[in-house]
Amino acid sequence: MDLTDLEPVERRSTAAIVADRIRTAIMRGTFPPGTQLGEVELAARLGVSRGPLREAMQRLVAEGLLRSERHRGLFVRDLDAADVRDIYHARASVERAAGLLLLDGDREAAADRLDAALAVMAGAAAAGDPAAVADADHAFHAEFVAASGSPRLRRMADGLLVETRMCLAALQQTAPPSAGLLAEHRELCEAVRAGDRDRLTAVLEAHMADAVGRLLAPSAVPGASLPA
Amino acid sequence: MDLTDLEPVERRSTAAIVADRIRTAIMRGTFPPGTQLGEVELAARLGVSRGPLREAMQRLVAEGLLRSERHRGLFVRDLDAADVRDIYHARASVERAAGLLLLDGDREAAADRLDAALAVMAGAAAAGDPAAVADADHAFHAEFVAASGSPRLRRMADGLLVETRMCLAALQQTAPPSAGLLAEHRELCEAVRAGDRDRLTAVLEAHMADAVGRLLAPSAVPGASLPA
DNA sequence: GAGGGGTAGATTGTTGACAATCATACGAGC
DNA sequence: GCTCGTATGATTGTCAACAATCTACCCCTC
Repeated sequence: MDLTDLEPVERRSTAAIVADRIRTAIMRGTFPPGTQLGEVELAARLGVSRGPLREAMQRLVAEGLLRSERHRGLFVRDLDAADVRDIYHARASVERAAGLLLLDGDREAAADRLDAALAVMAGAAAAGDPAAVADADHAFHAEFVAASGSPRLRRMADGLLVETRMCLAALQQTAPPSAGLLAEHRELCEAVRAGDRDRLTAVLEAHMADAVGRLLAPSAVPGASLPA
Repeated sequence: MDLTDLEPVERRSTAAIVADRIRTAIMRGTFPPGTQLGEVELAARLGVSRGPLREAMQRLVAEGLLRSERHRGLFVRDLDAADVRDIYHARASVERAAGLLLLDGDREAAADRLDAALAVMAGAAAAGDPAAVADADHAFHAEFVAASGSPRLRRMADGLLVETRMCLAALQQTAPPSAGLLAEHRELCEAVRAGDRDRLTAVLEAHMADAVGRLLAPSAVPGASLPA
């Protein structure tokens, strides 16, 4: 009997579960930026009392997803153009660090993991499912940083990826054109496998800059805009 | 009348205030890693009910300072040698990104702000106050990242700095030898003023590597050690 | 008609009590 | 003597009620 497979039973707190639900909803654009989250209604909808719900909210406040105004309520943090730039810049820094760590570790294993994520993305793109492509994009970058083995880089990246999804949702751009996107990710993967440091950082930087450009360019989607 | 000086009144939530208090206590080593934080006692000591206290705890859990075990309690997260390396590596990445941003901005203004922090550190070193030196060190790096103008880098750096203090407290090394420390910070400041990119990143990297080496070297302080 | 003051409704903040779960100590059985 | 089962005390998880505050509306005054 292999004891290494025996993971401790998952006993997460109710607050953690509730936080996950709300985080996902914010990410998917169910609660657009600026929305006030009423406690009683949310608690009723989630089937919990206001106590655990408030605990979950505090978690999301700490993550920077919610903004708390005393005696007034909790609001989904609104993002402007400067935030979009800041998010992608921070992501570039974190993923660069993770990428360099990747090069020092087991490159082949990491590249294989990334290939798997890439396959999912390719499948979603082929199926023409924009939401699935966005999910795969998210998963790829999460995997990229996770493979570095740094818990803190992972934590920071996860937070930034959630904010990224918020931006996409706010702009109704669930997925950028998947043709170039797929190629950029594939290149990232190849750079890891090849152990090419300069290429990796360059591609990463370009990937982020491209994304910012796409998001901040005057969108053709009506009603999809960011303040200032 | 200058309206720019009129900041909105500070009306932070009770949970935020409580979280600050506990965070500081953890940082200072009042609650060593592994300590269980009983809710009733803490609430009584802080003069609040268990509700707001639990909200504050969730915040600290989200920040990664506390570890929550369902129906068992909240514990101060314990750090091992791998964590120390991870913390400083993540700090190096974040501060590098902030530093590069600094070079593109108003270098002179940033250098002036850093000089002020440096002066405080020099004063503390001259007074032979190890705790004050540690505070000044913390403040310098916080200022360094804050001056970059990136809210997300700032948030991440603040979290990492708190963890840094946890390490120092756990090792009873409130302050490393202040002679070399002061010089390293001064060099960082000068690199910013000069706009020397390569020097800045090199010094930063060395500064972090030095710190890890100091912390993980077999300490002469009895009873001050980290697991595995 | 514009501005100030007051009131009513709704929402958040806080509290104390109750239920569920866990850790420890004790005793029975093998 | 060791192990298993049980009871007890303490701690956490959850809830519903109360208090404080804010927003919006109406009315009065100038």
